[in-house]
Amino acid sequence: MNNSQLYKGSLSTVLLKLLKENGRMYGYEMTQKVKELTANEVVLNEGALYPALHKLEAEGLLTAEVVPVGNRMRKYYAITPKGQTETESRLAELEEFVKHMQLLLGAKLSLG
Amino acid sequence: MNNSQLYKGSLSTVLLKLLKENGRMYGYEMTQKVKELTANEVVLNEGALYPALHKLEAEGLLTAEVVPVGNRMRKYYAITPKGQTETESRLAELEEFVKHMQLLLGAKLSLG
DNA sequence: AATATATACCTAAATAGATTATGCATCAAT
DNA sequence: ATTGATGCATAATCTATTTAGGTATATATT
Repeated sequence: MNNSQLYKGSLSTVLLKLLKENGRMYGYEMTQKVKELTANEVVLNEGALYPALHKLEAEGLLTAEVVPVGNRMRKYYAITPKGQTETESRLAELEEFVKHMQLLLGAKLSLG
Repeated sequence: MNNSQLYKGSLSTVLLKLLKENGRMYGYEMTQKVKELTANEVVLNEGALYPALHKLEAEGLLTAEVVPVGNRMRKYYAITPKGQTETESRLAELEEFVKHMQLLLGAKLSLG
């Protein structure tokens, strides 16, 4: 993500949520989806994206499947059962973060 | 902050906001205030706090004044005019973050 | 008297999560 | 032929934080 648009630590939660919603996606597709959803305001940085995906895979939260499309390779990611649990957990953590911010910054932010 | 309770990058915004609300505070006081506001859920880590305060001072956003209280020293911090502008800017940035999260995670989070 | 807890500041080393800058390769369009 | 989009990746650097320590005074407990 560029320019501190998203706070550090939120990337993996975003990726898990994207995969939860879309079933299976490849990296480049995620960058486009994020752009689309945020009206080009958030740009997923590849140097952050790919290491993050690899880490989630290493943690057993995602599986990867390389699929040839034409002469190109796409690496599709999908959430594992363990990943599903973790997705809920990280989303809850993010809600906690917003709750804490609300408390610290004075009711300016709230859960919807 | 311990245990990823707050996302990285939010600390300085929290400190600026605390000082904005309270006029002038010293480091230890901030740790207690954060605990108090969050019902002991967020603990300000001193190893993060003091370097963050020093950085804000170096950036010209805070001034520091050492005051003896009994035999102890307290270092009171206050926001500079430049710091006031920056506080508003960082609070706005945090709102942007929440807005982006709302877009990416699906209307679960919202501005209040 | 000794010990623990609270107050009050600090820094150094390691870790983690990003950014920046590359590299490689295919494909479509000018 | 060269640019821009697609698609993956890593290495170097940056920066904020965590972890783990250090120093010292004050108060409460054993």
